Amino acid sequence: MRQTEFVVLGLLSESPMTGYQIKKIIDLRFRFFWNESYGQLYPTLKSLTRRGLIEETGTARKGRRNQRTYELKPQGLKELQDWLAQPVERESLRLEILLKMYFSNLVSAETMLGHVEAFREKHQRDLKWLELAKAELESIIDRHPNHPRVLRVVDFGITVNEAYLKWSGETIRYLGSEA
Amino acid sequence: MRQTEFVVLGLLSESPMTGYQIKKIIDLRFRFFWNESYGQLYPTLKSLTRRGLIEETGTARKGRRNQRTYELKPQGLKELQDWLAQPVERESLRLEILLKMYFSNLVSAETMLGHVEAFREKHQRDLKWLELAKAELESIIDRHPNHPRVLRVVDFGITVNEAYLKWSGETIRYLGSEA
DNA sequence: CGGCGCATGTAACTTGTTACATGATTCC
DNA sequence: GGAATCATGTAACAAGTTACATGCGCCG
Repeated sequence: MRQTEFVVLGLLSESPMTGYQIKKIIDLRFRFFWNESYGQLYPTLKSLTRRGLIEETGTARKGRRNQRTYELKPQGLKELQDWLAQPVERESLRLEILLKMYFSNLVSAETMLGHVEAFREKHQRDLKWLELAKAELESIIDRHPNHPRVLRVVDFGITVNEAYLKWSGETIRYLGSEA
Repeated sequence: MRQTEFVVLGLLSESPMTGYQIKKIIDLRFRFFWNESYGQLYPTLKSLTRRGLIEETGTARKGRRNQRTYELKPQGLKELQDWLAQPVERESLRLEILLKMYFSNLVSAETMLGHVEAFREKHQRDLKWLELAKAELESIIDRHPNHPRVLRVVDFGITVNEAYLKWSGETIRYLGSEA
C-alpha cells in the first residue's frame, strides 16, 4: 500500500529532488506504466518528512518561490528496500477501450473504428518515444549501475506497445470489413 | 467518468441480472483488464435505479435472501450508447513490477528474479485461460451478434499476455546471468 | 451439522483527481 | 509585456477497497 510513497523514495534514492522534479520524471519516464498528481505528491513529501524517511535540505533558493529539495534518509532507504523485497501485489489496469469494444455491437463499426485508430496512434507515439529512450540509454549503459535494469523497463514498454499495435492492426482490418 | 455505471449498463444490455452475477462476470471475463468491488457495485445499482436507467424486476425470489434482478431501461441503453460513442479518455494502469524493476539495483538479482517469475506464472495462467475462452467462443461465434467483438477483446488479452511472457523470459535470462 | 456458494448491503477508510490560488523567472 | 515554465500547496470531491454483518440453501 501507499505506492506513491515508494515512487518518491525510489526517485530520491537516485538523487535529491524537488516535488516538481519528481512529477516531471514520472510524467516523462514512467508515463507508460505509472501516474501521479500533485495532489498526491506534495502531501506525501510532507508525510515522509514528518516520519523521518526523507528530509528537506535546500529550502528557499534565491528567486524561486520557496523551492524545497528533499533527500533520502537511511531509514527511508531501508523501508524502500523492504518494500522492494516484498512480492508484487498490485497490478491495476483498466482499459476503457476493451470495455467499449466488448459492448460495441450497440454502436456502428465506424464509431469503434475511430476509437481503435486513436488507440493505435497514441501507442505508435509511445513506441517511437520508447525506442528513442532505448537508444539513448544503450549509449550510456555503463554510466550508472541502475541502467541495465531501467533498460528492462523500457523493453517492457516496447514489447507491450508492439503488441498493442499488432492488435490494433488486426482490429482495424476486422472493423473495416464490417463497415 | 463513473465508469462503473457503464460496465453495469453494458452487462445489463445483454440480459437482466443480479448484482452478484454482474460481479461474477467481471471477475471471470473481464479480469485481465477490469475489476470492481461489491462496495462499488451495489451502490451503483441503487443509483442507476433511482435515476431510472435500470429497474428492479424480480425481487425476493423464494429461498434466496431478497435477490434483486435488474433490467436495462430505454434511457439506460441510450446513455450507454452515448458513452460508447465518446472517445476513450481513461487508460489507467499501474504496474508495480515495473516500479520494482526500475529501482531493483537496491536489492539482489535473486529477489527481483522471484518477482519476475511470479509475474510470468500469473500471466501463463491467464494466457491458458484466454486461449480456452477463445476456442469456446469460436465454436459458438454465430450465437450472438456480440461474439465477434468479444473475440477481439479476448485476442487483445492473448496478444498482450504473449508480450508479457516474451518480456518475462528475456528478463529472467538477464537476471539469471547477473545472479 | 459444518462449510461453501449464493446473495445483499454498509461504514470506515484510503486513494486519487481536479480546480484553484499564488507568484517568480525565463524566453520571445 | 505576455506566455510558458518553474514551483508549491490545499480543499473539495470522486473513486475504490476492506472489513464486517447477515442469512439461506445445498452438498457431503
